[in-house]
Amino acid sequence: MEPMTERQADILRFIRDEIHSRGCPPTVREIARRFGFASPHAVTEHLDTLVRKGYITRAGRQTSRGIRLTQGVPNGIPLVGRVAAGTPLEAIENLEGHIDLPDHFGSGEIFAVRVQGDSMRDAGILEGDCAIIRLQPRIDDGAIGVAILDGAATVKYVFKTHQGYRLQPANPAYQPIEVSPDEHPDFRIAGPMVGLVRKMSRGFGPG
Amino acid sequence: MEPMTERQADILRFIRDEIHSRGCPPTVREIARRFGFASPHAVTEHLDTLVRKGYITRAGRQTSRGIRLTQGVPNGIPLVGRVAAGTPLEAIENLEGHIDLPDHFGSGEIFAVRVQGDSMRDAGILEGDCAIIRLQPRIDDGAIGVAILDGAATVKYVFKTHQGYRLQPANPAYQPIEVSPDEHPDFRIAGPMVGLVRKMSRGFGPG
DNA sequence: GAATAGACTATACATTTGTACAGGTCAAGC
DNA sequence: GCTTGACCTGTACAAATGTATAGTCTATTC
Repeated sequence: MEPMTERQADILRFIRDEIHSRGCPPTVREIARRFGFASPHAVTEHLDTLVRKGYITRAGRQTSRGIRLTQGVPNGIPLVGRVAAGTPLEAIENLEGHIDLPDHFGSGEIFAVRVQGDSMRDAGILEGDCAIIRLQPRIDDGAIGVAILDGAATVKYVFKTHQGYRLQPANPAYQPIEVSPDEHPDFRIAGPMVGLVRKMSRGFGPG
Repeated sequence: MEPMTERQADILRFIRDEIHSRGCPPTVREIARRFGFASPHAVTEHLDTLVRKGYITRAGRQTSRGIRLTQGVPNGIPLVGRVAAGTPLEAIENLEGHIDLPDHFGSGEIFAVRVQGDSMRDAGILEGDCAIIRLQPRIDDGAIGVAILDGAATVKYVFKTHQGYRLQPANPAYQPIEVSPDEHPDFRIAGPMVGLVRKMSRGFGPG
């Protein structure tokens, strides 16, 4: 697909945000207001360009709020791959994409992590699952949560110890991990796991 | 909430459908066209009533496509509780509600079943999970699927046998179920399980 | 029998909205 | 210097849109 300019990307982003937050694409003049344009024609030109480049379509001539996104609406929450050590969670190293899951898992900042390995197998959390996380540092003792350890997001039972934390797997083949602030200065609790989404393909045969 | 009349329910349903299919609520005149009204005012009255009864809100005076649903949009797929024996799946006995999951799990008719019991524990399918099913009679041998047995939907590994089917749990505490068409005339394959959605609350401590 | 509420027609009007025409600026490329 | 494309202003206009007023018909309720 033909690349956008920075300005065009801004406008596309605004349209996308409006669709998510208001449930309806904005009007031409709403876009103009947002960007401080004195004339709606500036928007029309950008929309024409975005149509030509294939990012949006229009639903008929003179149809109000007729902007439609061509690509699947990343309606949902960011799907995080790896988390850069020592950085706030916004600075995510590789964002795998988006997972489409509108407000099912309560309010607050929600994101998803793809589960690697089978260390939480006995808690019904399998490799490839998307763990849904609410971004919040507090977590109930013994609840399943996501912690950032050495730049990787790990799903474990999280227990508070007098030293720091114990990350307990749900698979006897794995050992619990004791975490102390001294040894792991980058360690952080991302938040409790509030849900799980699994997308199955073939090959899920009995063990 | 104050009950609707049949007509009002029709209109609310149309608004909901439009939001789902077009991603945007209809205009007053689009509703009038759909119901064959000669005057847009007929719609305005119905909308006023729906606002008064609390089913919708309006986004400002003179805002095009400003109808907003107050209740969470049942955007997704039906969540089936119990399935009546010997009936097509549309005739579901108790429909628990809707699960909000836009087209993640491929095309086709999709529905969800709440998992009861822990017979599929070792496949990472726990009690209370929502199993996402694609409605289709064919299923790969040994794949996880949902079968209708004695009016209840059960999630199991499904194997074809020369007699009929074997429903294999993923928990050694349970015995496989042999199904023959003679003994279980109502037996049906609903379809393969294509996904899973879990919504967690507190109390998911280690086993 | 009068009153009320739901449902709808007919017409009208101001606002909103998409679009068009005629320009202007500014940086990049030839 | 000239052209091109991205970007924006200013004005205008017709179509679309939400809303209002006035009235009709019907069934139900008091």
